[in-house]
Amino acid sequence: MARPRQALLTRERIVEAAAALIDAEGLDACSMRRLATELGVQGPSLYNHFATKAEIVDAVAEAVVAQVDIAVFRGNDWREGLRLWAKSYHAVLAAHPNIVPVLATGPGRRPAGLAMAEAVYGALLEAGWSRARATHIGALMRYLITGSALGSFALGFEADPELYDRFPHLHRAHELAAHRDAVDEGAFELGLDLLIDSLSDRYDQGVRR
Amino acid sequence: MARPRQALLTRERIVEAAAALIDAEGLDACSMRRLATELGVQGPSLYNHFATKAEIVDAVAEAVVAQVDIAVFRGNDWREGLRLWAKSYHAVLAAHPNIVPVLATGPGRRPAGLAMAEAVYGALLEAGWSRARATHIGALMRYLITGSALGSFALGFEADPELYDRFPHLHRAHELAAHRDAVDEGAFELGLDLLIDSLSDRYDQGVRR
DNA sequence: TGCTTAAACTAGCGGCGTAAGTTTTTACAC
DNA sequence: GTGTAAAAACTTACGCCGCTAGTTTAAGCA
Repeated sequence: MARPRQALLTRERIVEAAAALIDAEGLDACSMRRLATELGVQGPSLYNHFATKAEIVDAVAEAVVAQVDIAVFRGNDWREGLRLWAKSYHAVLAAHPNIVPVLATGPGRRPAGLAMAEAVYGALLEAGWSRARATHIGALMRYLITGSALGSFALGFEADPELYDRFPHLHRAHELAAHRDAVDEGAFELGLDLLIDSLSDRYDQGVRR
Repeated sequence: MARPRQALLTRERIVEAAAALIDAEGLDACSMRRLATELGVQGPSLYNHFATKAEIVDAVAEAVVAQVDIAVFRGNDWREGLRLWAKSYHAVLAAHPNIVPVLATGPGRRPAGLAMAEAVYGALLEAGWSRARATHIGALMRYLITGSALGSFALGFEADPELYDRFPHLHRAHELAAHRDAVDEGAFELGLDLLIDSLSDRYDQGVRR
């Protein structure tokens, strides 16, 4: 087959397929050859539409971030805006956990990521926070949101119950595997409450930098 | 060369070399062949000492986590223990940033990781926090520490200043690249203060679950 | 002394990202 | 209309990767 009458691939179709593959089978499963197979095409054909694999994965991350609701900053107090944004972000990541490692290592330089940073940063500046603090608060929220989405805490407590005999407090902790989602969910909720409440206190006391 | 009179490799030497290689050139540079070369040996020889590459990387992560000071929980108030532990953990990760992605996706099942979890969890339980809350607080601290260590916030703001014209608040934010370490440092410090202060408030009010 | 095991080796498999060059089709300029 | 350039698929192949299998030789022990 040479060039077909109707193009088999578009950037959109590639990103959609990559997102579906990553969601279904994880980042590792998303190789160029495998992705191409999924699209009924040979591996290198993808390079007619993207320069590198990283660009494809970036585009998937971008599409995920674009789903986060940043309109919540308009018409809401900064506290409420921050809370609603965080919950939306959290929900989006929960729906696409396999892409989280990509997001956790940087917001990327792409429109949706920048638009989100802009929205958060702008809302905090408008509320009266200093540039430095606005930056810190934004970063902090990211740590909380991506951290809990990585499912990091309980991930390790799955096997080898014997090992826990040496760690009395953790003795029952291996049960965590059963509700690790609940742990990350609880930690996220607690973190959100603690951070926003204490920021709110500082703000009300006039400490905004 | 067959079996040498004096063994060329030990698990210790391999882990040391892997840690050095990861510190110096990053995770990607640490391939089995490259690591073997670094040790003056052929690639597959490593499999006489480790079953998989993942085991080697795990061992490096383990060695890093083992450097965190968990003795701070003994003889200190839970607040102070938590703060000192977090700072120690933070400092260790800052010294070995390239291994952080491995740590961020799970504490692992290895002794140092478990010992650390045990120390944090135990200290919080002893202070009177409920099992659930102790778990949440531990997870939360991890999000903050690993998140700031991933250098995630400012990582993307490096190139293409023109792009920022569309995002007024971020217009000057591309300067962030210059002090991104300072951003992550500031966010970490702020997060630590906010979390511990607000937990302390709740604790003093008798809200411990 | 002989046997088992340990620790190096070489060779090679299948997979990876990607580069290079080929073929055919489409789209457009003259 | 026709010629040309670009686009979009293809095939082939390079140099990595993690890892397996089988070989060789030395070490350690009965």
